[in-house]
This record gives sequence, C-alpha cells and structure tokens, in this order.
Amino acid sequence: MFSTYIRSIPTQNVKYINKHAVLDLIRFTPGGISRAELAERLSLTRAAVTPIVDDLLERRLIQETHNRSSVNGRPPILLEINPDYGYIAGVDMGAAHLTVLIANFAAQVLIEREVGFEIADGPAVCLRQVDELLRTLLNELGLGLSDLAAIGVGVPGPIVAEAGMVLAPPIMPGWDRFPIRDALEARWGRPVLLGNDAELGALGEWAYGAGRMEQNLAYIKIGRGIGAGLFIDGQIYRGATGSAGEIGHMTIREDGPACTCGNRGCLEAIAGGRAVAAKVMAAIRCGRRTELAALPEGEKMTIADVAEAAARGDLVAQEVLAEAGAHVGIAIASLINLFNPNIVVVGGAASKMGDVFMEPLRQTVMKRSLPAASQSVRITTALLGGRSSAIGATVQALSLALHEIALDREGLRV
Amino acid sequence: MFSTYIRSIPTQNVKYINKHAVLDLIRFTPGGISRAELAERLSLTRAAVTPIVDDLLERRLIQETHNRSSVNGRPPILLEINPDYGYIAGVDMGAAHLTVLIANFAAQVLIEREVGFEIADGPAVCLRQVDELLRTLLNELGLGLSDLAAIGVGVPGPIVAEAGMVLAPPIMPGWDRFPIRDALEARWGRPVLLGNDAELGALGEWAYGAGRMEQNLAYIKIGRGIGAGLFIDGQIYRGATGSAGEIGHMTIREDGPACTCGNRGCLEAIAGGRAVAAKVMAAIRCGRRTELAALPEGEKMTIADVAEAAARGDLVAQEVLAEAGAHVGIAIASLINLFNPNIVVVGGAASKMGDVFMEPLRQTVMKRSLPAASQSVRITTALLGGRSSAIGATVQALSLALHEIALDREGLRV
DNA sequence: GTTTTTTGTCAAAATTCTTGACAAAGTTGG
DNA sequence: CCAACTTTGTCAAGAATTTTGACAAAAAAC
Repeated sequence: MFSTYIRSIPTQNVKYINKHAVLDLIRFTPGGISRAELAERLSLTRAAVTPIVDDLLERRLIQETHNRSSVNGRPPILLEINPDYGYIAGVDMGAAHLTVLIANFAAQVLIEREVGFEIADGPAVCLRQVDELLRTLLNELGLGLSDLAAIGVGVPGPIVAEAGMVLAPPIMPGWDRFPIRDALEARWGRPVLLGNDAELGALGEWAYGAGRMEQNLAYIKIGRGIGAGLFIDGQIYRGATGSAGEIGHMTIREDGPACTCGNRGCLEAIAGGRAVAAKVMAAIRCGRRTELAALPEGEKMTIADVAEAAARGDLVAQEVLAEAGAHVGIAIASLINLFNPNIVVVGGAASKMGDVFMEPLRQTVMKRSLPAASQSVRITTALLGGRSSAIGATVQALSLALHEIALDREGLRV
Repeated sequence: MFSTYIRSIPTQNVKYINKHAVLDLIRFTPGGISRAELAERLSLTRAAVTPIVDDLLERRLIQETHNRSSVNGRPPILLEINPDYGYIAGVDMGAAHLTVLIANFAAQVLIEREVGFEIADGPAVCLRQVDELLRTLLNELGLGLSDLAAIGVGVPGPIVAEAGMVLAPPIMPGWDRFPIRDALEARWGRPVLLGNDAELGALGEWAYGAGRMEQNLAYIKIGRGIGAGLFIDGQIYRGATGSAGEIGHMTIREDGPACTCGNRGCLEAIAGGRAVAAKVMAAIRCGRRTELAALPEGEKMTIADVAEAAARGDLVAQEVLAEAGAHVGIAIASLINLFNPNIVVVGGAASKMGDVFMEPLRQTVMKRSLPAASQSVRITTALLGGRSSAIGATVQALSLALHEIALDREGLRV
C-alpha cells in the first residue's frame, strides 16, 4: 500500500532520481551488475536503463567489465564504478584516536593510518593533527590535496549539518559551535562533509560492512563515548535537529554515576571508556592482578588498552568488559524495542573485544527485548572493525562527488 | 543534497504519486487549499495541478468551495474533500476500554462512543463487543455496514501487518496469532486495516491533532500498557517486523519489578496502569485516605479511575501519577536522545491527567535528555484526547479508501 | 476606470519512460 | 556440430505527463 503522505515528483527529477538509483546500485553491488539486473531491481525496463548507463559511461563514472557468468543465454556486460576517476579521503576523529584513509572512487582503501589523539585538546590542535596526517598519507601516495574530490569527516558529537559544526557535545570540550567544516574547507580548499561518527559508522557498515543493504540498521560505536547511528530505508536517520542516536545518554540507572552531560546514570557513565578505565583502576587499587597496572603512569588508559589486555587473557579486563557489555546490552535492548532493526552492528572499540564483550551483550539483549523484535534481529560486530566511521565518511563524501558529476548540466527542482 | 540511496521511479508511477500527493495535501489542509498553493507546496506547476484536480473532481472525491480570501488578485478556488462521499469507522481497543467512531470522508466524527472493556477476555468476547458497538452506532446514524468504505482497527500489541494479527503481545493474553483482520472482514464484509494503537495515535495526532504535519513525531500512549508510535517523514515507522515503538518494555530499573513480558524493570511494570493501581492499593493498605478506596471491590482499578480521582484533588492519586510521570519521563528522555523528534505527544490516559502527570514528566525529560535534542522538542498532551488512536485508525482506513478510488482504472508498477 | 496582481487554463513542446521487435552472444541437447 | 533456446542489450515508435509561455478571469489598489 501507498504509505507515505504528501510526496510529489516534478518531472525534471525523474531522470535524475533514476540515474542516481542506477549509480548507487552499481556502487553497492559487489562484483558489478548488468543492465538487465539493474532494470529488474529498479522496476524499470531494460530499454530505460540503456540510455542512463550510456550517460554514466560517457562521463567515465562507470566502466564495463568482462563477465565470468555461468547462466544460459547471452552473458551480461557487468558495470562497475571507474575506480580511477579520482580520490576521496575519510577522516574519523574519535575521542582518543584519529583515523584517516584515502580511497579511490570505488571506495577501495589505498592507504590508512590510525594514531593516538585527544579530542579534548580542542579544534586548533586536533585539526592541525588531522591536517598533518592527511598530508602525510597523500604524500606517500604521491598525491596532492587537489586530487581529492571530497573529504568526509566524522566527529563524536551532535552535528548541525547546515552549519558544519557540533552543538553542545558532551565529550568534545572546546568544540561547541566551532566551524569545523568551514575551517577545514579553508585549510584544504576542497569540499568537506561533516558527520557524526556513529552515523557514518552506520553508513559504512550498511554500504560495505556487516549490514549491507539492510532496511533498518543500527550501528553502536563503543569508545569513550557511546553513540548510535541509525540507517533507515536507505538513509541516515538524523532526527529533527541532527542529534538522533545519542544512546550514550540513555538513563540506565536512575541514581547512577554522574555523566559528562550533567545527568546521572547515563550508559556512557556506566559503560563508556572512562567508566571502564575507572573500574580497572579500582580493581588495581583493590590489589587485583592485571597487566593494566603496568601502564605508564602519565598515560590515560583507553578502552582499547583494556580490550587488548582482555584479548591477551587478562581476567580483570575481561570482567570489566563483560560487565560493560551487559550494560550496553540493556541500552541496545531498549533501542531494539523502540526501533526494531534488522541488524545491530557493534563497532568502535567493541570490534577488538570479541565475545568477552559481545556475549553478555547478546544475552542481555535477548533477555530484555520483546520477542517480536528480538527474534528477527541480528547482533554482530563491525565487519570493518575500527574503520567503519572512516569508511562511512568516505562513502558520504563519494556520494557528494558522484552526485555532482552525474548532475552536471542537468536541471533539478527542489 | 540527495540523501536516499537506490530509489527509482518508473514513469507509470509519476502521475499516481502526484495525484496522491495532491489528494493528501487537500485532506490535511484545514479550510481547503487552492490549485496554486498545491502547485507551490508540491513543486509542480499550476498547469500540472489542473488536470490532476480535474480528475479528482470528476471522481467526486473532492469539491470546490467558495473562498473568503483577502489577498490581492483573483481569489483562489479552494478545494476540499467531499465529506459525503462515504463513511469510515475507526475502532480503538485498549486494554480496559473500547472506542468506536464513525466519520465521513472528511474525517469529521459523526458519532463516537467509549465503553469499558477487558482485552484479556480474548478475541471471541472482545470482537463480539466491538461488533455490537459498531452496529449500534451505525444503527443510530441510520447506516448499514455496506455504507462503510473501510474500517480501521487499533490494538495494543505488535502487529504483523501482512497477516493481520498480533505477535507475542505482552498485554493481550489469548490473542497471539489470532487472525484479527480476517475474522473482522469475514464478520463485516468490508476491508479492515489493523494497526498498533500507539502507531495509530501517532498518525491521528499528526493528521488532526497536536503534531500536525510535523516531520518527526512520537506519540506515547499511556494505559495499562505504554506504547510509542513513531511518525517520521510522512510515514508511520514500523521497523523491520512491525514492532517498533515498544517503549513500555524499555528497562528503567535493572532490578525493578517483574513485567508481564517476562523481564524485570520495564517502564510498563513501573508506570503502567497495573503498577499505578498497585501503588494506590499499597497506599490504601498503609491507611492513607483516598477516594479510590471506595471503588467497588470486584471491579479492577484502571489508570483512568486514578486520573479522575487526581483531577478531583485526591492526593494519593496525584502522588502516584506524579511518580509515574517522572518514570515515563525517563523513558521519553531516552527516546528523545535516540530519535530526536520535533514533538512528543503524550496521550491515552495521560490526556485526562493534566499537569499532575505532565509536569514531572517534562522536568525529567529536560533533566535527562541532551540539550541538542531537548531544546528543540515540544512535549504536549494529545489534542484529540482519548480518541487519538481511533481517529488514527480512521485516517488509515480513509487512506486506503481514497487510494483505491483515486487509483481506479490506473496502472501501477511496484 | 485603469492598472496590478494572482488564479486557473490551454496548446504546443519537451522529457523520459514503455512497448514491441530484433540482433547479439552465449548454452544445451540431439 | 548445428539447431533450438535463452538471456542481454538496443532501437524506433508511441505514450504519458510535465513544463513553457501565453492568456483569460476575477478581484483589489490607485
């Protein structure tokens, strides 16, 4: 049944919409797709697909690739994105790490690097670090900034998309209303797309990760902060003001510990990176044996440190992570009851934790969400590991670039 | 920017989509709308709107009404739905009440009635009561079942839309997988649309209530159960399997009281109708004075009883409701952090409670949700009072009816 | 009363899809 | 090994629906 109210389609948009649908389907189909299958998947006729594909071929956005098919009739000509059309960069600023990668137009990662980082150092310091790392990587590839068609940037806070800044971010002291996008565009002279790290993680996992092409995907990023990205019906869900997905500030325990957001009992204050580190420290003070006691004094313990210790068999680390997993499970159970996703992808530091974290999480979810929703949900770790958000940033930047190239010399209304 | 991936538009759909957009915009614009404004709002030209409107006029779905405009030029001819095209019924089965109403095609309520009810009596008893009440109302209007174009029915459980039944509903014992829609269609010989009561409440409040035409609306239905309906971008959001919005089973207190769903600490177990009644009973046993002690022994106390007592100044009732409001506020704060809606409409029994309930709720929300989301959200009681869901059911049934009439003799692909 | 403004309509042009036919390029089976 | 079959991709003609541009209609403003 027709279920969306009040949506219209001026004719000028039709070809454009179909062209983009074709382009996106080519982008997101691994191994290429034929004209015939494009037609079938998009409910168009083969005859309608041909001129659209011709247009994209002419712009050199896509290319024909030779088939290795096994069916009956004439073998299809597979279409794929022209990887060498240009380059895209993806940046993911976490609370305690920075990931930068450079990919070609087929979203294949050419180079990537993750370094330590401290978001609380503020925009001036952090953006310089981002800039340096990006230029280093470009250098190593023998490229310059002008080779980049666009740059996607993820940050761990609520985004005001039009303004290109974050609004009242709980874990980004000093960044409130700082014009991140404008500053980076001025520095680089290239289009920059700012996004929330969890949203971009959702996009990344939807496009190339564990939740490929799922209708309703939730991505949970575990780190110092805990954020959710919601991907619904082929779109990032941002809510009224772009701050949807703040699962980290869901109340888990009414009178729980104080949170950076000013409230009490938030998930983040119970199971976020800082809380995990604090619990390990408490265990150390209680005299329990853990390799984490040996960390250099000056350096702050991150959740990644704890994850690594747990992986090496450290019992204290495992215990703390299991507890955190159960708490995150409570929040995810609520999310599942509210959102009823097909799939929940848990990423960020969780991708390094494995079952120590995921098993208690899964068990809690199964216990605490309604069967109607929990029976149909898959809960898994991020296929892209710690790179979900950086890859999502790339996907978003690439969408802009492809969009503009495909649009060139074509009108569009609203 | 173009932000939805992989959506195509076969040509045959275009006119149909535009026709529906026109029809819906006429439906949902109070006082009528002119062709010129339709064109502007839908990004079409006036010349394109004319034939669409002509088509709808010819089918007698809409009519021209004479203007009382005050602008400069030629006065517009306002268009509105033809109210007398036919009739629609809306049914809302709550846990402890049943509402049935009959409306014309303009969704004007012609007659309505609310009666006591017990969903736990099971399908056989309940559907007979629904049937009786519907026939009574039809009778009073001098109508028969054959005058109804469609009937919308809301129930308090997770819906499997295709099957027309509920799946593992926590507060509908005996209804699991009972073919509700088919049973009613067989009984009435008319098309029946089954929906979740909270979803339909959201639709009702979006169409004709407190949240008219908002982009992101959440409706919270307070009763024995507590459910949320999410209305996003002109659509009910149902999630992967149609069970989105089960806020009543969000965990509020890890080791809280047992819930009917089998879990502990659910919102519903703390602030649902049963919990509220239990708290009042506890106060009575403690010897506190309340008019609710005078309720007839055999009859179960409903949340509506408590609301009425509170409105008459009963202190115990007020206290219990204030506490419930604060707990619901915790859940709504989490919902706001996750969903970032424009507006949260609180309905069901809450529409009778007023500020006793809403003030603690609002305060808790403001305290427990992030500023980025809470600054932009409006929290209000249902404008349609206890009728939100029944009216939503009407709107949905009407959509089907209008849709079919407008579609008649026109092709459609996928 | 003329000018201005806005609404609604019409015919011609434009756009983009579908229909139906067909060539191309393989596989299958006797 | 060749004919029959199957599927893909393309083409020209036709169809559907919108836009463009012009204009009549209806009321307010000057």
